[in-house]
Parts: sequence; C-alpha cells; structure tokens
Amino acid sequence: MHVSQREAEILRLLQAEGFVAFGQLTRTLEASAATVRRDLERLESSGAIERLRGGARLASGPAGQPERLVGTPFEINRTRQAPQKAAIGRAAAALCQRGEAVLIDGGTTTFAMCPHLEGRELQVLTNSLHIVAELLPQVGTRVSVPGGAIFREQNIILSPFEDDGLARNHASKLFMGAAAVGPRGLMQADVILITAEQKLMDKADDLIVLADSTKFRTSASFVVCSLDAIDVVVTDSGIRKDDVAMLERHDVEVVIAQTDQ
Amino acid sequence: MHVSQREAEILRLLQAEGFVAFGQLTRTLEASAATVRRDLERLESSGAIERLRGGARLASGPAGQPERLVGTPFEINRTRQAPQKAAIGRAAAALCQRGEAVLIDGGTTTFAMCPHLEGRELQVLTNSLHIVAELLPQVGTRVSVPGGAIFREQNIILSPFEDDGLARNHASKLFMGAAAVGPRGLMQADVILITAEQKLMDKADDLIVLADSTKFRTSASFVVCSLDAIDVVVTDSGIRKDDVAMLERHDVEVVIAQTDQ
DNA sequence: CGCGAAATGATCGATTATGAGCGGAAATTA
DNA sequence: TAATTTCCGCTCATAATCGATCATTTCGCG
Repeated sequence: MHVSQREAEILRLLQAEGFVAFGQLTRTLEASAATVRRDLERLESSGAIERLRGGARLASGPAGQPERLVGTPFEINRTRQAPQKAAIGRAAAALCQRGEAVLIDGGTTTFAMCPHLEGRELQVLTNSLHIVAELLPQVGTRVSVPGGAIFREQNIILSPFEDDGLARNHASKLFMGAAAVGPRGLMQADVILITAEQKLMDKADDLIVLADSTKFRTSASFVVCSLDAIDVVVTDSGIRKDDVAMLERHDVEVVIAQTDQ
Repeated sequence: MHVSQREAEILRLLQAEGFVAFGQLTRTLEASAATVRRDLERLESSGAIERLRGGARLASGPAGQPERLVGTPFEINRTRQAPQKAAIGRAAAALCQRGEAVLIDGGTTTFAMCPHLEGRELQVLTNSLHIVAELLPQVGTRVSVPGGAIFREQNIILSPFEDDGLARNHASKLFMGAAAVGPRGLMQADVILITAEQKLMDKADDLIVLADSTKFRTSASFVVCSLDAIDVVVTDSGIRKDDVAMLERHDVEVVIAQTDQ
C-alpha cells in the first residue's frame, strides 16, 4: 500500500467516524506504527487533520465549529485547488466597494472570499449557511438570508416558491461559483441550484463569476446562463489564452488572481 | 472510546439533560470511574462544566467551550436553570407528533428541545441560527428559515417587511420562550422580538410556551400576547400553585416537566 | 547493474492514559 | 448521634502512545 492510498484511507475513515484510534490505523493499513505516525504528521502539517494522543480527528475548520459538519461534500471540495481558490477569493473581495450591498451564492470558491471581506462594511445576502457562519463574527458586515428550506447536502437555503422574502432586495453585484464554464455558458452540476441562481441574478446589476482555471476544461450537466450574461470572471493564472479570448469575445472582463504572495 | 469522544459525549448529555450522574457516565462511556473523574476534572478546569457531588452540570457563568460564543447573552443564559430547561425541552419535544410541522422561536429554553427532536421526522421552521445549527445534523429533521437580516446579538433572523417568504407556511404548533409570564400575559425583554413573534403566532394553530418556574416571579418590558392566546405552558416543578391556578383560569394547559431521572 | 534518495520498519526512553485499590469526607439512614 | 453507603482524591502498576534514532528495504535513475 502506498502513501497516497494510506492517506486516502485515513481520510475516508475519518469522514466516516470522525475519529480514528492509532491502533485501528496500524491494523487496517497493515503498516508499522512508525509509518502511520509519519502519515499522520504529514496530514497534520497539511492542515487536513488534527492529531491527539491515541489517534486523530478531522481538523476543525478555521472557527472550530461543531464537528457535525466535517466530512460533507463541501469540506472535501474546499481542499481542492485551495491555493487558487484563496487567491480568487481575495481578488473577488477586492472588487467590492466599501459599504456596498452584494449577493454571494453558495460554493467553496465564493466561500474563499469571506476572510477578505472583513472591514469592508458590506451588506451581504447569501443562501449559504457556511458563508453565514463565516461572516457573522465580522462586526462590520451585515448578513441577510432568503427564506426557504435548508438542504443539508449543500447547506444552502432554497425556496420552492417564487416568494422568498426578498422581493424588495437588490444589490449591485452577485458573486457566483460554477461547476464549469464553457462556450455554452455557466454550468452547474446540481439541478436544484438553477432556479435559485436565476432568482439571484434578477436582483443584481453585475454578475461576477468565480471559477478556478480547471473549471474551463470540464463540463457539467446544467446551463445556468450564457456567457453574455456574465460581466466579470475571476480566475487564476492557470487559465489558457484561448479561454480568455473566448470570454472576451462575449465582453466578459477577466480578472486573473495571482496565487503567490 | 477515546478522550475527545468521551468529552464530546459528556457535553452532549449535559446539553440534553442539564445534569449527568456519575454512575450514568461510567455506564454510557464504558470507562472506569477514575477515567470519568479525570475527564470531568479536565472539563472543569477548562471551564466548560461544573462538578458537584454525584455528577456534573454545565458551568454557570461566562465560559462555554467555543470561544466565539463566550459572553454572548445566549451562552450566559443557556446555563441558567439548565436542568430545568433540559427537562422542559424534553417534555415539550414529547408534545410533537411524528412528522408534524412546527415552528420554534429562538431562545435558550426552546433550544433545549433540540436534542430531543431527533428521530421525530419533524418539519421545523425557526428564526434562530442556534437551533438551525443544532437541528441540521439530525437526518430526519427538515429545517426551514424565514428570510431577513441576521441580528448578531440574538443570532436570529428578522425581517422588517411583512413579507418574509413564509406566506404559504403553516404549522400546527408554535413553541416559544418567554422573558416572563404573568397575569398580563407573555412578556419579552427585547422589543425587536415582538413583531417577529406575532408573525409566527399567525402561522400556527396552537401556541406552546416554554418557561421555567422562575419566569413566573419576574417581569419584563413588553407584552407579546395575553394568557388567553396561550394553549399550553411547559414548566418545571418549581412553579407555585397560584401560578398554575392563574394559568388554568385562562384555559391554559399546564405541563410540569420532571427534572429527576 | 549500481548508486542515492526516499520510504519503511524496528527499537528505546519518556510521556501519558487508564484501571484498581485505599483511606477519608460527605450525604443518607436509623 | 452513630452506622452505613456513596463518592472523592490520592497513589501505584500497567499498557499504550509518542518522538527520536538507526538499520533496512524499495524505488527511481543513469
């Protein structure tokens, strides 16, 4: 069994149980104690897990919130392309004017904006409880949510009705993630997001899409809107020239976030 | 079972019951008395719990465990009358039919219902983010929220508009806390709660008030509704006979939760 | 095939968690 | 008040874990 296999297995066990005992790992991985120890060291320094005497558990997020939520698709996705998402989040946050009213759709890329919104005194409306939890401690930021049922899988609020309590709501910018972006437009993998996102789009002047560069080389099931509806795309330096050209042909402004720093 | 698991379980039991007996801990944790003792010592020195002869209870005072929430009115209030609130929460949860749609107003007493709602497959609508966070991990429970702005102080969602996205919403029961209950009716200390609670009352058939017995011997600034509007009061055995008589004169059913067990 | 780097396994001393036993303190009961 | 029960704090022995070091194996590469 190889390093990557063992690490994957450790994370799998952790997501299933929340905690793994040291002895259990040496047995299920069929590796020596020293090896397991080194695996755990590596995972800890990468920030994925937290070691305690006798075993390890998933790292509690930046806020140390209830461990109930770890192991969700959201948490797993969050670690993918993490440096790129962080850079994109910072660049997107920089687009906000002080005191502005903005909408932030759910997703791990838009979530990366949150740490950089502190002190901008924004009025944020979001359907993502992850984002709510992240923004709530920021004293200057005002947070609102639409009405509706909470979908556990995505941890977002969706209303089956036209009426979501936001009829009077309006914002200058809408920040939205994407499963994929291609010539046919912005795509999502989950059908229940479509109507919710279209409702949000009606409420905002500008649509700003956050998508790391891998999103341009893939595809997803459902088209949310065409490229013409997009005003700005924030991505990372891995984006290809022809994708930039494709976006600019549709009058989309392309912001490339620098991952360094 | 390991340290972190045991500590989490102790805190979970404490939240549900308000008090745990020493013998109960050794049995449910399947650990020796010495180990349980050491766990309690650790939790006590961290300020999370308070030990007393025969068991432990939640620390009264400004020292909850997630640092974020320390000092908030909610956390301070939560430990007041904790065993009584836990008993009231259990009794109130028992009033719910399987699969029922209920409204739960924010507050520390209504919050105490949450651990006992698991497995009842309820459809819960609440304006309290504390309750949302507590109910979300329960797989059978469906959670909805109204639209509106989030007030950091109370951690609840309030809408300044008539329209809160819940026009089509209805429930058979509304569970509500109170700052005080007296001859003039149900009282709250915070004025911004009044209109929100009146909106909720319109959506439910029955109003069930959760109030520990100390709430009958105090007063608060704002009257939300008269006693006649209340259908059931759930309280603890500390309530005085004349208060019970007062409630029954207004056709209020009184449920007295037993703290023991 | 040989070399070097990386990964793995084994060992040792130190630290820590756990369980059992004991004497004393507190609460209960007679 | 005295006897009894229960609980608490303490010590000690045992077992597991940890960090570090060193030998061995595996793998990649020329």
